[in-house]
Amino acid sequence: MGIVERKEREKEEMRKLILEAAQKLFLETGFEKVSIRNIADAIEYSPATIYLYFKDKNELLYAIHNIGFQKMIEEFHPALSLADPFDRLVEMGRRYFRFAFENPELFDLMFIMNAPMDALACRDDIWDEGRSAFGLLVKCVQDCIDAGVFKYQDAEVAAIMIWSSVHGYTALFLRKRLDMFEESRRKELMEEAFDLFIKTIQKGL
Amino acid sequence: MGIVERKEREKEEMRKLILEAAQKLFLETGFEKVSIRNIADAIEYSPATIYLYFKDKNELLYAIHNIGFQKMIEEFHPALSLADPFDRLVEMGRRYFRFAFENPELFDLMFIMNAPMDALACRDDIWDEGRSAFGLLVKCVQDCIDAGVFKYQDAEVAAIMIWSSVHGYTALFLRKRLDMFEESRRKELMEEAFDLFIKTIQKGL
DNA sequence: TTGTTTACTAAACAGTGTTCATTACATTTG
DNA sequence: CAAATGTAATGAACACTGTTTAGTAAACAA
Repeated sequence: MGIVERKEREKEEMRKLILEAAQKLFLETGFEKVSIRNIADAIEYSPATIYLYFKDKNELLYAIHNIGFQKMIEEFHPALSLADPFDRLVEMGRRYFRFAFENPELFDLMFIMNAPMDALACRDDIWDEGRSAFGLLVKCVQDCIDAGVFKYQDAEVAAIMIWSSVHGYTALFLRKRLDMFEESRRKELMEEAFDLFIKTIQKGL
Repeated sequence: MGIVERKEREKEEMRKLILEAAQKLFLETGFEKVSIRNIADAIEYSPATIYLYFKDKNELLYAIHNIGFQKMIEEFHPALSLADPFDRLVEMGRRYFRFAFENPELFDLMFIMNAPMDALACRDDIWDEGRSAFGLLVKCVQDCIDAGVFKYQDAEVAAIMIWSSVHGYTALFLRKRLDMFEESRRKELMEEAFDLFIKTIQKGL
C-alpha cells in the first residue's frame, strides 16, 4: 500500500512549492512587503491552504531562514579547508560579509529579523542553526589559539568578540546606519575597518 | 496679535501630547504591537487627528528616535569629560551597552529598525543624529591617536571598527541571536568579550 | 455502494495604516 | 452684532493584513 507514502511525498512537495514561491517573492520584494495572500496567489491556492502546511507566518519565515543557513554553510565550505587557521578565520569573515551583501534579505532574516526567533521561542526550541554555525567559528578560533596565532585563553569568548565585530558592520550597513557616508566610500570604509580589525587581533594580546 | 502665537503653542503641545503617549505605549508594549489607533485611544482623540501632526507612522517613529538620541547624548556626557582619552573611549563603549540594555526598545528604534531611516529616505534627508553621535566617537579616537594610545592613522576607519564591534554584541543580543547561551552566562560572556576587545585594541598595532 | 478521511476553500473576524468629506467651532470681516 | 471665512477634529470608508472556521468535493476504505 504505497498510498500513504505517495501522500507524504505530495505533502512534502506542497511544502516545497509554498516555500519556493515564498522565497522568490520575499527575495524579490522584501520580507516586509509580502503577505500570505501574495504567496497564495503566486501558487494559485487559497491563503488558508498555507496554514495547512505552516502554523503561521513566523514558522514559514523560520523555514526560509533554514534554507538561508544551508546556503551560507555551503558558501563557507571552501574557507573551512584552508590550511592555515588564521587564513581560515579571515576568509570566514569575508564570506560572512559577502553573503550579507549578496543575500541581504536572507541575511536579515537569519540574523536581524524577529520573526524566526519568535517562531523558535513560542515552541521553546533552541536556535540549532545559529549554534552549529557559531560552532564552526569557535573551532577555527581554537585552532588559531592552538597554532599560537593569538594567545586568547577562551576560544568561545574570542569567537563572540570576532562574530560581533563582523556582524556589526553588516548589521549597521543593512539597516542603513552607514548611509551617512557617501555610497562610493561606504563599502571601502567597511573593508578598511575589517582589515584593521584583522590586523589588530593578529597582533593583539 | 498673539493669537497666531498661541495657536502655534497649542500645535506644539498637541505634538508633544501625541509623542509622549506614543513613547509611553511603545516602551511599554514594544513598537511592533502599538497601532495609531492605540495611541489615539490613549490621548482620547481620533486616529485621523494624529495625521494632522505627523505625516505617517514612520515620521512619528522618527520623532521618538530623536528623543532617544537626546537621552543617549545626555547619558554619554559624564564619559566625555574623562581626562584620559582611552578611558573615555572605554566608558563610551560601556555606556552604549548600558543604554541598549536599559532602553532596548529605544535602542532598537535608533539603530536597528527600518522605520526611522525610511522616514529620512523618503524626504531624502541625511541622518544628522547618527552623524553627530558618530562624530563624538571619531573625536575620541583621534584623541587616542594623538595621545599615542594606539597607532591607527585613520581615526574614522578605527571609529567604524570600534562602533561595529560594540554594536555587534548589542544587536545580536537584542535580536535574540545570543539566546543559545544560557541566560545567566549571556551577559557575562558579552562583558568578557568586550573586555577582550578593549585589551586587544589597546595593545594592537 | 456505502462510510470515512483528507485537501481545499469561501467567507468571515479582528485588526492595520491612511484618506477624505463633513462637522463644529474660533476668528476675521462687513 | 451678524455673516463670512478659516481651521481643528472626526466618522466612515478604503484597501490591506494574519488567521480561523464551517462547509464542500474528491479520494480512499469497507
